[in-house]
Amino acid sequence: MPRNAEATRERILDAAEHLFAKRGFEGVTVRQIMSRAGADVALAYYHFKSKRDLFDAVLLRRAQTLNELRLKALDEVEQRHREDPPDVEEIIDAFTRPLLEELDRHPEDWRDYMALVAQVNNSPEWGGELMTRYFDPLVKRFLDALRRALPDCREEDLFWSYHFLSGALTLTFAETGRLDNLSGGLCSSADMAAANARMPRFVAAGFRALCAPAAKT
Amino acid sequence: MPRNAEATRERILDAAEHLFAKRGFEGVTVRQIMSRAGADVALAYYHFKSKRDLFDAVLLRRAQTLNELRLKALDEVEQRHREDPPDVEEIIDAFTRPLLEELDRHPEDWRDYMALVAQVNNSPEWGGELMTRYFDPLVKRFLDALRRALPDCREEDLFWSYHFLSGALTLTFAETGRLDNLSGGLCSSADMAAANARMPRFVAAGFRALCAPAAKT
DNA sequence: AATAAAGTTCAACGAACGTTGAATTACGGT
DNA sequence: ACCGTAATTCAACGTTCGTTGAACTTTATT
Repeated sequence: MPRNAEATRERILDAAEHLFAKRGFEGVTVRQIMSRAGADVALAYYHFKSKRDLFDAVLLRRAQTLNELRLKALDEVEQRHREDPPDVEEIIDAFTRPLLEELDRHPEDWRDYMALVAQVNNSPEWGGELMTRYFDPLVKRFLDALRRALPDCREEDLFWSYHFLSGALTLTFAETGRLDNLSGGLCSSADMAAANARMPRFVAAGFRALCAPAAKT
Repeated sequence: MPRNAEATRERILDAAEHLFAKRGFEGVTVRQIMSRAGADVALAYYHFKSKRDLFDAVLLRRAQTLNELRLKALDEVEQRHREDPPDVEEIIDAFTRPLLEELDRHPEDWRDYMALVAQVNNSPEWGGELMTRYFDPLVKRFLDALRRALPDCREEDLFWSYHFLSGALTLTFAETGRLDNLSGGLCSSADMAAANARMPRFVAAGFRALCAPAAKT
C-alpha cells in the first residue's frame, strides 16, 4: 500500500526518536521501534538502510530546524547592536532560549529529541563526532559573536566556557528527574520555563568571569 | 583455581567499567566483558548475579572513594572559615577539584569511571535514580555550605545552579573530543588541568549571579 | 589423607537480535 | 484496462544474547 510513504517514514522516525531517547542506540531493537510505529520490521530497512542510518536520520531531522531558530535569534541580537558590541547575556540568550522555549511550548514534539541530544553529547563514543557534524557551524557563529562581546578573551577560555555551557544545557534536556529528587519536589527537571529564566544569567556570568578576568569594565 | 577470587572480581569490574563507559550498558555484552577480563563467561554470574548487578557494582566501587575525597576537601574549607562565611568559589572548588585532580593525576584509574558517570547522569532512564543513590548525600552537604555562603539565595535558584554545575562537570568527564574538533586542536577534552583551572571560577560566578541578584556585596 | 567449600570451566538453553529476498498489494501514467 | 513501480508484508537466515546447571579444580580445615 504505497498510500502513505512519507507518513510512514515520519511514524518510524517518531517511534525511533522516542525509544532511542529513552534507552540509547543499543538499548532499543528495530522490532520495538517498528512495533511502536505500527509497521512491519522490514519497512525500517526499506525506508532507511540500517539501524544506524535510522539513528542518524533521527538526529538529522530536527537539527536544521533548531539551528535556523537559533541563527535567527542571533541575527536579531546583532541587528539590534549594529555598532556597539552586543551584551554577552543577549548572545547566550539567543543560543539557549529558542531551544528551551520550543521545548516549553511543544514538549511532546521536542522532549524526546532533546533528551537524545543530551545522551549523544555525553557519549564518549559518539559525542565528539556527531555533535560536531550537526551543530558546529552554528556554534562557531556564536563563538564569533562572543569574541566581539569579549574582545580581551583568550581563545582557550572561550572554548572552555562554551564547553561548560554545552554541559549545563544538555543536562537540562535530559530531564532525568534528579532535580526533583534532590530538591524534594521544589524544582522539576521538566520545568523548562524555570531553566530558561536562569540559564542565560548563570552562563553569561561564567563567561564574563573567565573571559574578561583583569581588563575592562 | 580459587587462588585469586578477589583479584578476579576486580579484573571483571575493570573490564566492565571500561566497556560500559565507552558503549553504555546495553552496548556491551557479558561475553565482551569477560573476554577482556580473561575469564570465563559464567564467572560474571558467579561473582555478580546478573549483568545489571555487575553494572551497579561498577558504579558503587569508586563512588565512596570520590565522596570521601570531596567531603574532606569541604571540611577543610569549613575549618578555614570557622566564623566568617566561606567563599562560594572555595566551596565549588572543594566539589570539583578532588575529581579533576584525581583524573589528571591518575587518568588510567579514573577516566573510564568518570565517563560512565557522565553517561549515567544524562540518561533519562537511569540518571535520576542512580545519581540520587550514589551522590545525593554528598551533594546535600555542599548545598548546605553554599546556603551559608549565599544567605539571601532563593532555594530554587540554588538547586538550578547546582544542576548547571552538574551538567558542566559531567560533560567534562565524558572526554568526547568535541572540544578538540571545535577548537581545531587548541583545546583538548582530556586536559583536566585546563578544566580544573577554569571550572570553579566559571561556576562560582554563575552561582553568585543567580543566587545573590539584588542584595549584598 | 580426607572432606567441604570456594572458585572456575564447559556446554548448552531458549529467546531475541539485525538483516534480507521473495512474494504481495496498491497506486500513477498511459 | 493495463502495467511498471513504489510500498508493504511474510517468513526466514545465521548469529549472538543473557543466563544456567553440572562437572571439574584448587584451597583451607581437620
